[in-house]
Amino acid sequence: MTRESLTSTALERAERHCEEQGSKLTDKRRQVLSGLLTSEKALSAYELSDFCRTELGHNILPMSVYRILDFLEEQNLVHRLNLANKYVACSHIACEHEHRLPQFLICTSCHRVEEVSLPSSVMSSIEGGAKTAGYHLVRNQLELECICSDCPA
Amino acid sequence: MTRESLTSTALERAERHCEEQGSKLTDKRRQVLSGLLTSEKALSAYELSDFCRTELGHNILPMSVYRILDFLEEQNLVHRLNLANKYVACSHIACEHEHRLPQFLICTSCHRVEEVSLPSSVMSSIEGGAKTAGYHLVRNQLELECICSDCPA
DNA sequence: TCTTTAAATGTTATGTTGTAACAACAAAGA
DNA sequence: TCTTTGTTGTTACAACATAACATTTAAAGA
Repeated sequence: MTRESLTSTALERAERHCEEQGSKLTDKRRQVLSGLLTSEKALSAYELSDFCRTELGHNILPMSVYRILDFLEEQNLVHRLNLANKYVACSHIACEHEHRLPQFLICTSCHRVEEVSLPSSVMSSIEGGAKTAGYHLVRNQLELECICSDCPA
Repeated sequence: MTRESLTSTALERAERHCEEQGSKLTDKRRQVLSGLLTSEKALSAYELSDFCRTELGHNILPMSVYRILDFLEEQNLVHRLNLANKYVACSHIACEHEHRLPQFLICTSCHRVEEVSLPSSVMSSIEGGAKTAGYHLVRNQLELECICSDCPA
């Protein structure tokens, strides 16, 4: 399956998903999501604005990109990586996979991102540690600084 | 033990630590570290610059604060929290505790931070997951968005 | 002690990330 | 058609961070 067809499958899926939620995947939103799907790595809002313009010919100013990313994040179509201040398309848009505690492996060199799922035992252990210290987790997302196999150590 | 004496103990400890490393805890560096120890919560470089000036009477411009924080981080005397873009004093400066995989519980409301240690089994499990995906962890630090017991949910 | 060198800090400018506030436009329903 | 609501455009600015170079201080060697 080519990357292009994966992307268009994901876009169709995203469109249906939005409709089910009673919201719309407008042209601009589709363009932003498509940019993130095409880029194959995490991008900042500004980088994504550039990418859409130079690679896809869509002119979307950063302010709009932010708003659209907020929307897409609410729809669980993209994830914001706080560690890197960048965004990635959810790797499960195009599959039936249930949404669970995502663990993001972020290559600090090339910004490639892998989204994997944690064993629930790990997360409950982390959650337990927090509870003991009097804290309550508000976001079950783990972000880890890594080097990927393509990048030199 | 009062907060003041804890802070001064930590500063003495930090000074000795730096000497052992062949570097020096200069006046400015001591002032920045002291600010972070006194503040009791995570501060950005700019906030710390303000805090040092208004609370401690030390005028240290943000640019210098950044450089000094870099130094203090190298010495493991402070930690940078990427999730919040803020810095905290290491909670183990003044004790004999060994440095292990720290897990930072960050209250997104009041920025209080608790530094706890993960069971090594949890970390090795996370590390294993990364390895399977072809990634290598470069920073064994977990940062978690929380609400602390003092803040309303 | 004097000189040289390296380290630390000061200073100015600028880059990057993110938000606030309001205007313009478009789609949907009464 | 008119109104309402949601989306996008536009401008301005706030917060976080670094680059580049000047100045000062400390240390080390002659």
